[in-house]
Amino acid sequence: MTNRIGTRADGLRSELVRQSNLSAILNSVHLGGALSRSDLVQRTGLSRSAVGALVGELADLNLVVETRSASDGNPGRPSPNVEVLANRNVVLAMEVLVDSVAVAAVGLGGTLLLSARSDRPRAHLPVERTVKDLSELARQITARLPADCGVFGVGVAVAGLVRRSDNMVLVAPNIGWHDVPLGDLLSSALHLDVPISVSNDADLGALAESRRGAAAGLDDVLYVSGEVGVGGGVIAGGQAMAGSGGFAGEIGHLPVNIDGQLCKCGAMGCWETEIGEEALLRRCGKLADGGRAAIQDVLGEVARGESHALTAMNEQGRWIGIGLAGLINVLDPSTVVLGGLLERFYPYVIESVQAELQVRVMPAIRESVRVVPAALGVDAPLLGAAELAWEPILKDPATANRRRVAAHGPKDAHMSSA
Amino acid sequence: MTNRIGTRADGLRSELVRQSNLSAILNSVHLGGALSRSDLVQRTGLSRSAVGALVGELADLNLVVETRSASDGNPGRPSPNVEVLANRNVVLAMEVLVDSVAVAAVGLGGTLLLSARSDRPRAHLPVERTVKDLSELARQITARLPADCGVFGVGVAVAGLVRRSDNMVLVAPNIGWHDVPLGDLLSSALHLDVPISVSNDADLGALAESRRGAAAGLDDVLYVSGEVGVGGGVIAGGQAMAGSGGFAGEIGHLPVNIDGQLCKCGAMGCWETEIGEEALLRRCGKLADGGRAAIQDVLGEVARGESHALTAMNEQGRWIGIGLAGLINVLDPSTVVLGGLLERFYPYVIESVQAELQVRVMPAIRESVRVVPAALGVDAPLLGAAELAWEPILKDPATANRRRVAAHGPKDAHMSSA
DNA sequence: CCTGTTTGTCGCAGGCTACAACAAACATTC
DNA sequence: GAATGTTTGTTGTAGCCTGCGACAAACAGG
Repeated sequence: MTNRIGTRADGLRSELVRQSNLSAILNSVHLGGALSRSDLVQRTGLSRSAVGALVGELADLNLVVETRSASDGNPGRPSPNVEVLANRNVVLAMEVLVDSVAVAAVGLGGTLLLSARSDRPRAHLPVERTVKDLSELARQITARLPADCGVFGVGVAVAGLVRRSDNMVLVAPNIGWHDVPLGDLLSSALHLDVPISVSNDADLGALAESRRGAAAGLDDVLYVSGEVGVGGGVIAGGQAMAGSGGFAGEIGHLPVNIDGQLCKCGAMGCWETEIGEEALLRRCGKLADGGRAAIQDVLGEVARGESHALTAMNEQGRWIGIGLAGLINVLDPSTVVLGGLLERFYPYVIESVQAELQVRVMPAIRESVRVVPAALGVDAPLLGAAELAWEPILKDPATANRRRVAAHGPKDAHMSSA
Repeated sequence: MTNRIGTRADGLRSELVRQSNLSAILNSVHLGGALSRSDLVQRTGLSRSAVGALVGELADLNLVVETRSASDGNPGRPSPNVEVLANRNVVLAMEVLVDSVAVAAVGLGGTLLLSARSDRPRAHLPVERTVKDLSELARQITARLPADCGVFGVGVAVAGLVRRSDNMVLVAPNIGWHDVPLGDLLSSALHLDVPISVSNDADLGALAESRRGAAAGLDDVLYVSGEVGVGGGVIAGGQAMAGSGGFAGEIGHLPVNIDGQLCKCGAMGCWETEIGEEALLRRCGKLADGGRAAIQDVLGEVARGESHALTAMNEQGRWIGIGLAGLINVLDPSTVVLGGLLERFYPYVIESVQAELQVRVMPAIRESVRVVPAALGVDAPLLGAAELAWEPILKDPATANRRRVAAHGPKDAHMSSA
């Protein structure tokens, strides 16, 4: 995967230089929006001639266009803007949550073009049902895409433990899945000849927030997603931390209170049992399985400043802080992004969270870490799934034409190529 | 640093291809020992002609030699072995522990050529004293190096929080340091015109164990060093995890028992207060500040199977397991390496550690993780410090001649070059 | 309309590796 | 012990990629 030292130190060829430079430029416009060619020269350190040739190749691949920039008042020949062709290049992003599924078409550049969500009961439904729902939503979405639009891949965010190598959902306790080959099932159902990548929703939320959200451009980020369960994603040194099996980031099962509640995982006092949805509702005197309606109630009570709710928030914040302190000491992130429920309750808990961090985080680390609410809201996992699906193209843009398939499926005629 | 996406996507030039390939080959022989040229062709995927030219350049730089291999019984023209010139290329590795300091000369390839250790009281001594001790040991070591031996750098392992950017030891509680510019002080004292890199001892132990020790060649490793304090190092995806400030891996301050003992860091119930040296001694009925002698006593009691000691070991193991479970859930390492005291007591605690992991680690992760004792013993931080010092050469071998200085200091004549 | 500035384009040169052909050094076999 | 087959180092050529310099194009300002 990475350029491992020792075991298999892959040699570089000069073709790889071009691939890498194409990738650098496409990445820049994918993440940084419209940039002028001279901006690209500065960013990459490449020569004007090289950038010109590379941008030309990306334009030939129909990935970007060059547009005349409005004269900005500076002297000199104006440099054309290089923009991604978001409307002609999309990936499908999917999300499987406990109580809803969603599908979106995300354009190159990260713009969410179309999306559809479908609520469903919290009962443990069979996978086949989920796959059917996702396929139906995907059909609706692709039908509305323009005819000259190409699809490059599918990314799926699931609230569960996913083995990336074969897109297996090993366990998704809150959905009720166990060893589900979600990737293969979707592949059969979708009739789209593009790669499918399945990953953990918190990992993808972390990816999205670190690229386009509250931690945009930062290299060391911890994303904590508090939903029914508590998940997390780690960006370390600019790279998503995967772990040996792709399971890294299961921060919900950090032991923080060994005399505490029994967790669904079988252990006692996992962080999730103290800061998850059920714990929150219990602290506020609600039924633990009250679901979204109960959460709305609590939000109202807190907003009205009802004292029992505020007390519960302090206790909630304290436990958030305890777990967070440990994670910060271990990971030393520059930014911690709180997503999901934790984002919605952020204003009411942040004070007690910070108080706990003040005591428990090592001084040197404490000074440099920020704790912020998520910026992308419910879209974070979808946008992260899209980033995942874009990865092969961003890494090797020259293969774009081989990887592109028509949005309306193979039954239509072949794409009208450039 | 890394090839960051977006903000500054550095362009590659073709010279970088050669640098990278030189690096790949030098890394291979540095980590893999003597390899034949045809082995290198296979490993790197480069052509025979390219490997020949690259090895030739490394030989011209006096970094490696080609030796005739003993005929191995295979038909065909024999391929010469490529070996590092360990005796002519060294770095100095230094270690500052609570009760001793050490200096070693480590050859390219990781062979510990010479070393010297000097015990010292556990009292909080001033930095100047430590720097003086290290310089004296370094003088002794370099004096014994061969005349044609070049020194490339100095790596220092310190049991404390280190800011890598300026080699400042921000805090080393067990040594009694606070904001100490150790790198600069050593630089002045050593009279060696080579770069000095200071880092955390546990991080360096992790580096060493993941390259040459119990986790050799593995990409996702957690190293736990239990000494007076408890430190840790994380290798994620083959890269040492640094964190935003270089402080990642402070696993000793994971909150595991919020009703527990007060920690030196000011918080309550840090992991260190449950599994550190003091906790171990306390559990065994010894004085918490008994030091190494008391530890020896305990080891004896445990080896003789005294029941109170075995009970203490079970409790110790339980707490080790609790903290480890959380870290494994977060990091998903393929291997956990227990070093320092944890290695010495490994046989007596591993059973209760495993029992705790069985309950607290998520099933999918549990199946793939191994917990093993360290293989490099007390040398791990020194070898890691050497790896750190080698990094610039390994990354860009062509600069070797510029970076090499004579071992006997600038007062001697210039090195007799090749 | 002219000048200064910034930027795209084109041709040439420099670096690097792959490929093919040849030579060298081994084991095997008769 | 000579011939054969196999593996590997070496050499020269070709292809790919980027940097550099010169020139042209497109802007603002006076």
